[in-house]
Amino acid sequence: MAGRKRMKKVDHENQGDVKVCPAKLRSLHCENAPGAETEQLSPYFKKHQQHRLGEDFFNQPCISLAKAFLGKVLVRQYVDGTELRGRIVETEAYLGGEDKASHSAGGKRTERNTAMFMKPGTIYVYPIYGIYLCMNVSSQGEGAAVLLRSLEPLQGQPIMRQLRAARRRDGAKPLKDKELCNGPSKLCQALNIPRCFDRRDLASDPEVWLEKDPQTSMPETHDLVAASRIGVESHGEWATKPLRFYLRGHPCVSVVNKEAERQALSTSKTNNLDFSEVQSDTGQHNATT
DNA sequence: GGTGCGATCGCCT
DNA sequence: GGCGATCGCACCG
Repeated sequence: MAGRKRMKKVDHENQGDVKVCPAKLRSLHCENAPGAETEQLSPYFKKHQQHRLGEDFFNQPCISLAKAFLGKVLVRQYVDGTELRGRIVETEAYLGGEDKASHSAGGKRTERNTAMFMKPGTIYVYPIYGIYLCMNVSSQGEGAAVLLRSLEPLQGQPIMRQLRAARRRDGAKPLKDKELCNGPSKLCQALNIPRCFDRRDLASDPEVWLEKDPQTSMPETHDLVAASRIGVESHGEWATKPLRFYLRGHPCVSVVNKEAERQALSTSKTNNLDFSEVQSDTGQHNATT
């Protein structure tokens, strides 16, 4: 498009309008070997072990796990006990093997995608486009993994907003809550998931884990939308397979597929979800039905 | 609101 | 050397 102005250089000094203690932000970065801080986390760590999902949860087929993630809460905890929390509302299944859109297509195993072949629950973090990260979790199946695409922020939004502001233009509009984690790389930025989390175990890591939200029942089948995956258009028939799953009507979903939603509606007429409250900056929406 | 485009660099061939 | 499981921004309607 000739004549349009292009994106300005990002001012990485700008941290937005929410001020967070620099020492706290530093503590978010990857400075510890896996498991190194377990003993120091006791009050918070122990408190949440009762809700934490263990290796049994991750040990299921890829598509099944991708659906099971929806409604669960991803928790990122710092050494000082500060927690960032978000409810998973969108995932994608990458099946490995025959799935040509998967990094592990054809059983191809490289240094980068090794985590996809490790035990179910292993975190696979990889860089994309040179500047972003994406987070996956391995499942049952050789080379299979689930991409976490979007979260609904539940706790720590000011810190998330500051982490996300690092890449944004000076003076840009403050992000709404629903914009903090509505994409795979945004999610990694907002929860400060660094590259060195690659190959860690989501079932046992002291800094990041998954919880069953006691407030939220499992989404009913009619609450799920199965749609084609994002950004895999060049992979032929695998580009159109319905391997992306999200909660219908949730404002934190990154890309809405209206056609897939029409099909989902045609198989189930009931739709009582109301996620409108999360659209405010401070609102906490209630996903119970 | 939707659309188009460039940034930027690790990974793979 | 080419591409990519993305993002933020300007512009348009």
